[in-house]
Amino acid sequence: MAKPTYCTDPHDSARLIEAVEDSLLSVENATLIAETLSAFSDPTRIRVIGLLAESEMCVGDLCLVLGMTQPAISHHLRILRNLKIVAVRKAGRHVFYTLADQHILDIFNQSLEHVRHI
Amino acid sequence: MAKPTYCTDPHDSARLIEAVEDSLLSVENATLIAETLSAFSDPTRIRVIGLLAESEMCVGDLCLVLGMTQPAISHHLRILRNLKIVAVRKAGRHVFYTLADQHILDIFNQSLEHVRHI
DNA sequence: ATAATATATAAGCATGTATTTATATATTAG
DNA sequence: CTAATATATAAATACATGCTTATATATTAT
Repeated sequence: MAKPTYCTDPHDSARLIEAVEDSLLSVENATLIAETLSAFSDPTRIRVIGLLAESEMCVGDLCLVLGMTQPAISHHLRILRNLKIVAVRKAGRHVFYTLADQHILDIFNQSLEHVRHI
Repeated sequence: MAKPTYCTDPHDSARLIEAVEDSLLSVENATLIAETLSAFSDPTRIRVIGLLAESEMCVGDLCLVLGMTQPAISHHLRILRNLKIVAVRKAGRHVFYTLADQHILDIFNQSLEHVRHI
């Protein structure tokens, strides 16, 4: 196949690579970040996060408020748990969820701000 | 189908709905936020955003630095364009991309901070 | 005008994801 | 212990997404 020629002079590609060295994330780190942020890429999870931003809630109440089936909500809660987006507290047969930390709340709030200014 | 019974006493469901009223995002708004944040849910786009966080870059250089085909990069750039995550500047036959605004940079940086503390 | 370069778009395929239906586990009530 | 409740998991399906190959558009050079 023919070698494509891009913007940068081929002879300077080494210089380009060096120039962006510091800002180029590894595939591994980029994947970690992308996976974490994928928590925010679904409307249902955004609504769950929005609710948990205000108060702790149990699974059943989330189902009730969001008008969705229990397995659907549990599915999303598992994703959020695995990504350390939410924290869990068991109380009897109820399981209560909250946001895991301040960073999550910050990302969520900044997203709200962003879409408000689109 | 049998009506499921959840955490909240069924007679209090109205009260629950009222209590979360302010923190419950509409499906429309949640979808808008989720779509915007989906920009950050792919490793390649995270790497592109990371690069653009430091400096403006043209398509060809992004391909070169990321070691990916031009259509693959253009595909992601279109997604980022549609979501107003990046801004475009044409110069001759080159097209240069930058981050659209400060919110994007903030969300990106906070994500970096978050994964650093996982 | 013609050729070459830079980027964008389209179609196709392969993989990932959200939801449903069904079932399992765990906890409390009687 | 048995039944009911609350949540979790599994399998299946429908839909979305990323990348490739092929092609189109736009800009510059000759």
